[in-house]
Amino acid sequence: MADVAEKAGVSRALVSIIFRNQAGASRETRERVLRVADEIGYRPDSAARLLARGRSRTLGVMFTVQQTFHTDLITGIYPEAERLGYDVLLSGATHGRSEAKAVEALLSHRCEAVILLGPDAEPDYLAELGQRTVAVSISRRVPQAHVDFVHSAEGKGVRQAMDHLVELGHRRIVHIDGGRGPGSAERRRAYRAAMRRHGLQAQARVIPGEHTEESGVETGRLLLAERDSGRPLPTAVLAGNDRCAMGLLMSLTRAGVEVPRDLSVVGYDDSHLSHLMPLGLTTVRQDAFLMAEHAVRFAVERLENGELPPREAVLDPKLVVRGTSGPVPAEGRRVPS
Amino acid sequence: MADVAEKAGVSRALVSIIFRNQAGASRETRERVLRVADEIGYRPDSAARLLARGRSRTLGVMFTVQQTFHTDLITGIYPEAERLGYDVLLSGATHGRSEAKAVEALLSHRCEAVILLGPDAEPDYLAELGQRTVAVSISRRVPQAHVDFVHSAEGKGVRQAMDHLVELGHRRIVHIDGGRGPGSAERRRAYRAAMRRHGLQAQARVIPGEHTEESGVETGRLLLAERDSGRPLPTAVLAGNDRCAMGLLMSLTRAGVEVPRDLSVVGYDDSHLSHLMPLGLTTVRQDAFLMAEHAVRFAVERLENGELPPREAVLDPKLVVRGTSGPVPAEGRRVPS
DNA sequence: GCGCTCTACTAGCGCGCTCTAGTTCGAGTA
DNA sequence: TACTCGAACTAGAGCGCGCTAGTAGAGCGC
Repeated sequence: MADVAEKAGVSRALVSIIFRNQAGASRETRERVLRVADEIGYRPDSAARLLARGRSRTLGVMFTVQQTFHTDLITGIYPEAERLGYDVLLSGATHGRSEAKAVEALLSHRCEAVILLGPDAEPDYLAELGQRTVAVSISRRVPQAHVDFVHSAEGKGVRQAMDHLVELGHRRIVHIDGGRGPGSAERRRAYRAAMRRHGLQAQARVIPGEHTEESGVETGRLLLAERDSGRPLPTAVLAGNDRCAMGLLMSLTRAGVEVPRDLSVVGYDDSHLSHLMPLGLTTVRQDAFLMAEHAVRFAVERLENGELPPREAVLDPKLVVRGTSGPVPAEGRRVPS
Repeated sequence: MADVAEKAGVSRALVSIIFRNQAGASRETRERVLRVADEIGYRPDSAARLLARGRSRTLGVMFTVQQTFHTDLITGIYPEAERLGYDVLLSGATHGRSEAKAVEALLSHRCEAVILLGPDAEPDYLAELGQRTVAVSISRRVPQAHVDFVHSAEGKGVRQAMDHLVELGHRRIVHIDGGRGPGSAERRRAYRAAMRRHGLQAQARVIPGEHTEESGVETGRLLLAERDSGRPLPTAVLAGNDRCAMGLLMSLTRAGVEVPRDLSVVGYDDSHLSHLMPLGLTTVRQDAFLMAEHAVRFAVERLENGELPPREAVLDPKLVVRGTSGPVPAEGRRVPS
């Protein structure tokens, strides 16, 4: 910076002004300084900048490396953050790297706020985090804590999916849940409520699962094994999320079950996987882009407005009917083995 | 820091020593200072630390948000970097965010080196990047540039896959390539060479594709359409990568083509998707963990040893035979429509 | 008693920037 | 002419650390 200033014949302060795009420099000087900087290859050092101005204008994002829905969210976070003048740093949780570790990395890099994508850490830890810094959680509520919360109205989404299936004539509708996954509890509850509302409580069945393809594959195996020992397949499955639905589809299709002729499958998320199948996956769309926007805005507003009470954004999900859901199979129709 | 020093009755320098885990403080003082720091909630500010010591000990990783293989690589980068005492910052390229932008973000956050996962940017840009900083590229060679390179021996992998298929009796083996994707050119070349070596050059066919599920789905559609107009299906397909193989499988399976009875499919990468299918995807394993380790080591060695010539690590891929490859269908067998 | 070494600690500069409180200068105003 | 004012620019403190060069004091041998 000093070099640039000297070579351009101005003070360091002016160089600083120019690089911060602030008023107070004439057009010619501005151009000259920028040209010199370019020649020298000078780029402002963000560490020093950050130290000097006391603010980093950086948002940290903690995500789980393999979750496709998270990558959809990230895609939405970048542009909104940029629009508001913030940088984004990513830190991934993996098998060997806990969420807490990922978050600490963000904080020690001076992120002013952290956005947690479907966090799975201890509520106590999250609550403490909310005290320590500005935190926004997507998909998982952190009760009683100073953490903003963005999610979609799981209940509404599930209800739409269930109404759709029932309308198609389905009665034996099974739900694979998402275990401790974000949103799972609400989805499970909404599934049960929907079955009750349609007078199907006797047939309600929740199969424990996870938000992974593996879980879908396993459930497929389970259902097939049950069929082979006499218990009929359900006619429709509401999966915990798209990944689970995909696993299930792979597993059933391979075994000769035709979707949606023999069985309907509905996912959740509308992650980019959903478009994949030739028929497309019927799924409940969570608008990742919109959720990302809200999360970024919550973080920034809290940073810039100081004390605000914890807030919550609830987005309406929307059923997207594609090819994996269809009318219930005719009674007594033989399912190919 | 000053607060901690005062409250513990020592100098700031000593607090610094203690937090850097350096020798030169007595056990009691150390404990007292740490206790005080904990009470106050002091954590060293990495911006200032970084500014003061001139080194950030941080590696930047540029990746493409939706690439599953990249997430496998990231999973391997974290532990190795930690082992060597480096922090890791992630920056994703998305549709709206170019690789260059992602890299700039890393550099302005003072990453000392960047690891590029399958970069797709202009060679000129990458070469310039190699001049400007320490850069390691995984999967894509940057010719003539000061960029280290980690990849697997694509040729060997493809050869193993082809030998496997030929041994199973396959002759009509088609390759879906990966377009400009990393490694694609080598794989394409190796496919052609293998066909030639087995005397099958007349039957060689490369279908242009990409490293995405969509591309696999599309190719499936293409092959089915061809079949319907009289051209027989190939008996085996070597896909550009696992994602492409998955798309292909979805598309074909849905149309009643049974894998591997009617058609064998081999992927490339052995990304975590490969285990998904009930039968498992036969694929060429690129050891993501090992590749990640090498990349991190390259970066760190270059940082700590100063001038080194550009280096290259070639890892041996390994064919993993799972369920999607099998003997060639009996001649004249009717493929179910 | 002296010098020596070793451990435990400290003073204070400098990292590269931002920001406040200026200064300078030319044009406009009474 | 004397002034005000705004645009263009500058000096220099300070952000929170790390690090070098140093000091104080205890222990030791002679």
